[in-house]
Amino acid sequence: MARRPRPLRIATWNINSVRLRSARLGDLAAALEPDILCLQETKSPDEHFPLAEVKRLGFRHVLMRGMKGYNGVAILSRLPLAPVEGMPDWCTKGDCRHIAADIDLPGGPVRIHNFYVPAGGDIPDPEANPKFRHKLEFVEEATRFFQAGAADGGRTVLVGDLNIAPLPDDVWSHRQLLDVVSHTPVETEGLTRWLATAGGWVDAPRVTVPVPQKLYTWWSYRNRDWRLSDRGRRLDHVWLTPDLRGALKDTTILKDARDWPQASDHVPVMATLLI
DNA sequence: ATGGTAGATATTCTA
Repeated sequence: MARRPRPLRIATWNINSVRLRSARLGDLAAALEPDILCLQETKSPDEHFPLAEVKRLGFRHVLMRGMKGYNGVAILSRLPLAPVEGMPDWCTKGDCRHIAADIDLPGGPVRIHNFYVPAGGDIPDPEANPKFRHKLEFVEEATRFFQAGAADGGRTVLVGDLNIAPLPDDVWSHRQLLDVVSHTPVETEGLTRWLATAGGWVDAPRVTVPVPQKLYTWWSYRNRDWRLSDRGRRLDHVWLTPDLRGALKDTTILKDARDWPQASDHVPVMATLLI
C-alpha cells in the first residue's frame, strides 16, 4: 500500500534583523503555516537570537549561523533537523551567508541549503567595486560546489536571498535595470550557470507563475509608495532538484508582508511540496 | 540627474 504524500511547506524570508522583527515571525507563521522557515540577514549573534520566541511559535528545531551587525542565516523547523557539516567557508570570509540541514522525512531526508548572496554594492564593475567582485566570486564558487556534486544525492531544496533577478520579467523594467546591480548580464548569466547545476534546478515560483508574468519579492525602502510605483525585483528564490519537480504543488509570495508594521523590504516566498 | 529609506552601530557601514 503506497503511503499517502503529505504537504511540506518550505519558506524563505530576508527578515532584515530578526531581533527587530521577531514578532512578525508569528504573523508569517499564521499566514503561511510553513514547516520550515529559512531566514537571511538576521543581523544577530547566535547568543542574542530570539530562540525562546521562535520555539513558542512551534519551531522547536533551530539551526543558526549569525554574527554581529550584518549577514546571518537560520533555519527554523517544526520537523527534526540534522546540521550538514563540512560546508565551504565561502570566499574564505567566515561571514555567515550559508547554512544547510537535512530534514528527516519518510522516504528519506530532504536537504535544505539556505543562502544569502552578497548584495554587491552600487557599482557593477568588479575592478572598481570589491563588493561586486565578491558577489560574482560567491556565485562562481557556489556553481563549482554544485558542479562538483554537492546535490547529487537528490531531494534537495535551495532557498535564499540570492540578490539577483535573473529573468527580464523578474524586474519592473528590464531595459532600465541592465546596468543596475542585481540584474546586470554578468550577474544573470552567473545565476543561470548556477541554476544549470545539479541536473538543472527547478525554479519553483516560475513553474506556477510562468513568464511573461511579472514576479517580485523585493521592493526598495526608497520609494514613497512601493505598491503604487511597483518597482520590484525577484531576488528571493526557491529551487528544487529535478527529482522533486513532481512533488511541487504550489508556491506563494506573501506580498502583503510588505505592508506589515516595520516591514522588511523583502517578502516571504514559499513552496508547498507533496512528499 | 538625483536622491530617496532602513537597520546596526557608533558617529559610518551595509543594503
